[in-house]
Amino acid sequence: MPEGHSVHRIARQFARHFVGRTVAVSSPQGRFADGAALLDGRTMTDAKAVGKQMFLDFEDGLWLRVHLGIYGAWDFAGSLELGFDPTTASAGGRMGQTNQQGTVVGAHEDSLASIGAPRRTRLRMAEQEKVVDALESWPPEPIGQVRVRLLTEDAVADLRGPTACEVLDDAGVRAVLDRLGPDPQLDDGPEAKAKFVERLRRSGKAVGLQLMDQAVVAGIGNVYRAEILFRARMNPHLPAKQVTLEQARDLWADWARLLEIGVTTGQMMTMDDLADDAYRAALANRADRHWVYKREGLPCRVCRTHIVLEEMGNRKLYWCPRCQA
DNA sequence: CATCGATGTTGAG
DNA sequence: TCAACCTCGATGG
Repeated sequence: MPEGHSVHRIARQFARHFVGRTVAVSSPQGRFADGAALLDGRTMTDAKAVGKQMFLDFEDGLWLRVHLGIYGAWDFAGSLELGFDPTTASAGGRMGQTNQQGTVVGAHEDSLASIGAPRRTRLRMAEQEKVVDALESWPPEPIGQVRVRLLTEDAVADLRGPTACEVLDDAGVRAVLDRLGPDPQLDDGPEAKAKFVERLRRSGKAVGLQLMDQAVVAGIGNVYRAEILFRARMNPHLPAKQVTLEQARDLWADWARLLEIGVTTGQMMTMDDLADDAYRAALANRADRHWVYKREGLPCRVCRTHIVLEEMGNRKLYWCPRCQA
């Protein structure tokens, strides 16, 4: 499932292709029929992400709140000429290559670029983004269990499998936001940093649990947790109140950096400090993208000690018992 | 083809 | 604390 970076990228797609437009809202699956009727025919006025939550603002103070949970996803389809292209903004000049269909794909398996591609395209935005169909009728038939379809004249977004999908008023949105910690994509200034540092360190719980608590910091998930802790050479079991001020500030800065890379590239690249050729190889090969995540039993990339897998907070935790002693 | 597991949260007990 | 949610790629037979 997407961590914070994916949700920001999805919100960006809505901002680009839906905000300012009248939207036909439906629930092909039927489970969101009432909510769809409330929103149908209104203009979308804003789209924003906070951590893993997304909020789409419609006329008259109505919001659609979506959380993808563990297997939710948005499928976008529309005209490529409108710029459905999550990789054009990617950094480092890592351009795409043309595949056998003439569709342009990125330097890795799950991205899309727009050069010379067919007129219509579709892409999935969850943990992966990729071409599903090159050409099809318009609008396309919903595939599978589509909870919500948002349709404009030239773009469509289908939502399936979300944990949360509901219509809220301003107060409802505020109530959700009040439960969330800071998100460095929204504010990476001193105030947000101080809030993170204070909330992280006020608990005696393990720092590995605190980083996953969305009230401490919004947007970190299981991959980024493991990687951030390794990058800090910090033991996941360290009680959060024993994390020094400087360490806590560094954790925040590193998360802000990794999140920015994720939002820009669409990749959970957590080994950004590699040389350029090694970086390219890491991007190309999913298994080589992380320091510890999903590397249990494999030698640590730094000290060759076997990476450990254990449960923490009902999730798999990966770490190096030597580097993170 | 069947089964498993996942980048997550909620709410029952 | 743990099952439910309800999707789909990866894995195994």
